Amino acid sequence: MKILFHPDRKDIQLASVLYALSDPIRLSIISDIQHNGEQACNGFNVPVAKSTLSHHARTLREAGVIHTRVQGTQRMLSLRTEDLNARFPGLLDSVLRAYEAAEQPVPVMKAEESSN
Amino acid sequence: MKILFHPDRKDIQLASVLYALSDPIRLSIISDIQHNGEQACNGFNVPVAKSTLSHHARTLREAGVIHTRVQGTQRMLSLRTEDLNARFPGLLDSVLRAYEAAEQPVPVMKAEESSN
DNA sequence: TCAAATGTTCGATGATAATCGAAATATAAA
DNA sequence: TTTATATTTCGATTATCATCGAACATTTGA
Repeated sequence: MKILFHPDRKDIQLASVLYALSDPIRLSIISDIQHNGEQACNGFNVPVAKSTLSHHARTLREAGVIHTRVQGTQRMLSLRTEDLNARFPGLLDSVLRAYEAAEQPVPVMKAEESSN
Repeated sequence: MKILFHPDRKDIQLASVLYALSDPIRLSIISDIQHNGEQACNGFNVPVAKSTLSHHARTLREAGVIHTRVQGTQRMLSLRTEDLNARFPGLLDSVLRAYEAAEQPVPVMKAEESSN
């Protein structure tokens, strides 16, 4: 089983985190995790192919925004809240709050359209 | 004289702002402005060609992060602090603080190397 | 052992971005 | 009016990214 790379707290880079958070799909993923706790990939309601979702999850993980835990066939994603707060105080909160406050919080998708 | 596009406060998008801030050069620009106030482009000590700096300034302006005021042959850049605070409370501060706290605040460049 | 469920990796594609130097533009200054 | 200053635009190059479907891998469950 592959070992998943997660940067150490001290190696988390501001620019990389901001980049990881600069995509609407990825913002919706972290917002979902914050609201509903640790989530498997198949729990996210995002309008992209699963390979694309996998790519976004990797981007967030390698930037240090999320942690991925393997559980059976699933990958459980959680926010690295403590690490991010320690490294960049207030950043994650302000981003999540800004995202919630925005007009269209989640890239919505009708259930019927969802097919992967 | 060209009119420079600046998005209205309400049209400033979170993802676009995060993207604009996800580049080390652009981070150093906004940090410089915060410390030293309104700056002309030629005041920034960044290791890129002037055409590239112009590109970064445009990216920041079009995302709504900075305001560009024409003064003679210069473009005076300032932070849209009020607009950003109103729209995304705490975001700009946390980013600037995180940038200051980071090990290598500014993409440094010895004076002798600077040549455009 | 076989099949289903869940993700990842691969290869391709189209889009966007960072970068440069050269040329163009606009203003100020001589 | 000519020249210098400050910056933008242009065209080209190279790199990265978001996306997809297909193939692959891993683990669980029948």
